Amino acid sequence: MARKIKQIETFGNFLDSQKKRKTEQRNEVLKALVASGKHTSVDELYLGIKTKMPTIGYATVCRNLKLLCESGLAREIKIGNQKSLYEAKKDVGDHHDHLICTHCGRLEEFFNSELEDLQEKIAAEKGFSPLRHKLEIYGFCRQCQLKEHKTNERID
Amino acid sequence: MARKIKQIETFGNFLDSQKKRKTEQRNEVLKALVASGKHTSVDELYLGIKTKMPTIGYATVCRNLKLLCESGLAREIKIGNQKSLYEAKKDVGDHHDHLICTHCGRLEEFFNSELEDLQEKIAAEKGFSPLRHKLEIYGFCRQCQLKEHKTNERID
DNA sequence: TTGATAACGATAATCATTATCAATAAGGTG
DNA sequence: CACCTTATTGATAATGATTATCGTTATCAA
Repeated sequence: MARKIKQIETFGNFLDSQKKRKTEQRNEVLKALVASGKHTSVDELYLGIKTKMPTIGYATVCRNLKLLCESGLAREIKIGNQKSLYEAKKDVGDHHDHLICTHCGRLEEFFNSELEDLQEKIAAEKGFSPLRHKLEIYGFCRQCQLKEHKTNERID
Repeated sequence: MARKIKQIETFGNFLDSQKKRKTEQRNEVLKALVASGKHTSVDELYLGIKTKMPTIGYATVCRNLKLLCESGLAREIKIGNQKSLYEAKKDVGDHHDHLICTHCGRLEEFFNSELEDLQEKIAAEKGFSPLRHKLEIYGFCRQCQLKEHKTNERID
C-alpha cells in the first residue's frame, strides 16, 4: 500500500521553499484529496483519513487543505454560505469554471479558452493585471429541465 | 422629505404579486440601498436606517435585503467568507461582473455583452439552461501595479 | 542527541446569518 | 369602522463552518 503519488514530491518542494515541515498528516490530507478525485468536503476527507489515522483532528485537515491551496495543488470551491469543497488539481495551473444546477445542486466543470482570453482582454482594458478568476453559471441542468417544467425557481 | 423613488412602485408590485405586505421597514431598506448608490454592507444600511427609524431591527434589514434580491431590485455580492454586500440595480435585469484587486480590495464593475453571449453558448453546449452567473476576476488594479512591484501572488 | 519551535489535537471562540417567538400591524371581510 | 387572520417585526438565541487558542508532540538543524 501507500503508493507514491507524484504530488507528494511537489508538495514537499513547496514545504521546503516555505520552510514548513513535512508531516504524516499533511501527506494523508493530500493523498485523500487526490484519491477522492472529486469535489470533496472537509468532513468527508476528515472521516476518510480517520480510518487510517484515527488521531487526526478536524482542524488539521482544514489547515492543511488551505495549505494545499496555497501550494497550488488544490482548489477551494466556495458557493455562497455553503461549506467549502476542495479538489486536487491535476497540474499546477490547471483551471476550470463551474456550471451549477440551482435545482439539484449538480456541479459540472468546463473550460473554454475563448472565455479565458476574453476575460484577460476585459481586465487589461480596465487596467487590471488578472491573476485568477471564478466563474459560476447557475441554471437548470438537462435532467432538471426534463423533470421540471415549472420555471418558478425559488432559492432559500 | 420622503422623495418618491420609482423603485418603490416596482417593489410594491412585486409584493402584491407575491401576496406579501407593504411595510414602512421594507420601503426604508429599499430607499437606503438606492440612496447609498454603492456596494453596502448590512451594518452600514442598518445604522443609516436607524437614524430615521430607531426601532428597526438588524434581522429585518437582512430579511428585506434578501427580499429585494428576490424582487430583482437588488443584488448580493458575496466573496469568500466576507460579509455580504448589497447594491441596488438601476433596472430589473441589470447585470455586471466584478474585477477585484487582491491587494487593496478595490471592486470595479464591468459588463461585456460578448462575454455574456459566450457564457450562454457554453452553458447550452453542456445542456444547461442558464439563469444567472457570477464572475469575479481577481488581480492587481492599476494603482497597485504601480505601487507594488512584487508579483508574489499565487495564480490558479 | 538535543533544543527551538512548527505543527498537532482538542476544544473554545468567532461572527455573519438564520431561526424562534411573542407582540404588532397589514389588509381583507362583514 | 371594527374585527379577524396571519404576515411581519424586533429582540435574541441558535446555527454552523471556520479560526484561534493552548498545552503537547514531533520535526529537523545544529
